[in-house]
Amino acid sequence: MLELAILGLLKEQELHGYELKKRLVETLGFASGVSFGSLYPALARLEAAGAVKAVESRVAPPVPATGSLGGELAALRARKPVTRGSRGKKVYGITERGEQLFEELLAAETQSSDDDRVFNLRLAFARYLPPDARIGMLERRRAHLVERLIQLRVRVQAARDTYARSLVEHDREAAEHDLSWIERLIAAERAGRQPEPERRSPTTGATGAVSRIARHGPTISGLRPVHHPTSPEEDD
Amino acid sequence: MLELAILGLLKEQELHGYELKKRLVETLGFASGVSFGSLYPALARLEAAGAVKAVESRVAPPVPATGSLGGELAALRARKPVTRGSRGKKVYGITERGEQLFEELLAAETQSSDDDRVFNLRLAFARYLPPDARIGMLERRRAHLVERLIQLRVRVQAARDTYARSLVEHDREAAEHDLSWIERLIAAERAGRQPEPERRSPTTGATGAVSRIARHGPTISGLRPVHHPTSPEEDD
DNA sequence: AGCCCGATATATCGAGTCGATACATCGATT
DNA sequence: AATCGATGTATCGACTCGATATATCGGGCT
Repeated sequence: MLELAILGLLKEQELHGYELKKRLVETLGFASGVSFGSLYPALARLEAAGAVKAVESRVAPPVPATGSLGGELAALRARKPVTRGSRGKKVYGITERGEQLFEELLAAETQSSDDDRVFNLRLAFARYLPPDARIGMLERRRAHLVERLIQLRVRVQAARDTYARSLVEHDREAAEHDLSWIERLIAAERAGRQPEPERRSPTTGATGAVSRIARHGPTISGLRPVHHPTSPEEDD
Repeated sequence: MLELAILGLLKEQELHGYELKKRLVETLGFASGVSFGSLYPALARLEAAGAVKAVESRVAPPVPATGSLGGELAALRARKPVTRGSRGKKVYGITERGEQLFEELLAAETQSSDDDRVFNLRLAFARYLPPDARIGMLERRRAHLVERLIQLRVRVQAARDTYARSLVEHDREAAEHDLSWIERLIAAERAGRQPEPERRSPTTGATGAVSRIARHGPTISGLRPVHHPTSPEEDD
């Protein structure tokens, strides 16, 4: 899951850990943005597997200005061992093996606990999938949502407490919304192409022509952002 | 988080681990229902802390059939859907200390990663909170959602890929839905009482009179069910 | 009768994640 | 020049997950 996200981001551009973390929050929708305690070990695993490699970034060689005076001092300070502390960002790039691993992870049909997060992540990288795989993924998601909706319906009946009922009903509504969204995506995929810029359906929440199963759609999203007002800084 | 859920369930009824797990999925909305690898250690921690204690529930009392009127034949034919294998179950009950701990956990103002799940959990137990604490909780949630919506707005702008954009816009819509829901809960709480049985707003998704901030609400739910068609069995 | 199967039930293990923290450097403000 | 906050890499302890081990019960099968 984290591996897939990392590889997907590195596919587009070489990045170092800190920047990677920011992108996980900003461009993918990682809630509360993955901790360093997960990210760095994950990068280490990927590196050990040969999926990514550290591209010597040689942070701003010996000072941009005056190649002489300032540079010498800077060089002295900067030669610290790369093992601990010391600056010198480790910029990672994806390898041939990494591209391969990405394909595998993207196409896999997991059914883990955080299904929602994984689905959203895959959808974010859907452009790398062949059209039929895309539809397969969406259909599986749809089936999952239908299943979930059925369970939510049961829970709505069972809820005795006022708050619990309100909560479950809200979840059910969110689920219906999710399902109709997925069905719109599937329809768009089967038809020509482009899912259309998300227009409100003409009537209301009825999903219109999609299928009456849309009347019961469970689930929610899974990926969501958290604050983090970082400026899109250039590295170095 | 798990502790809060366990204590909340044990407050209502004594339960053993296996049953507890089922309830976490069925009555609280625990997605993919907490693994035993989390549940049993959590119970052990709570027991060590004196918050719960095992109530020895000796093996099933001898013969359920004879005790009741004309039940012998009926019991034989009826496959006994109740009274399942009563092995050496450890039935847990909440203690005085546990009630205390429950109050603390419920009232705490965390800000962890899985904010959504924790909020939903707390809301499910909102009946145990005094009215003002309830409103405080809802207001904090609202603030959180507003913040998130702002971030989602930014992300919608930044999304270049078709799929990514569709995903973010869907998240934004779900967030708006969430926010208007919370605002309805707050309004209901401030007014007399009872949040009203979740009626569709008159127009569409406009949220109506709540507040124009509702036009941007991020997030999703967090708690959701997974299948699991278990029968509501009685214990011993 | 015997025997295996699936549900019930408790428990542990390895791997992965989180939140906190340590350590270090850079760029601003003061 | 000194402090402060952002940037940056890395590790630690506590916790969770998914898989697995173990055991008992109720029934179905031949």
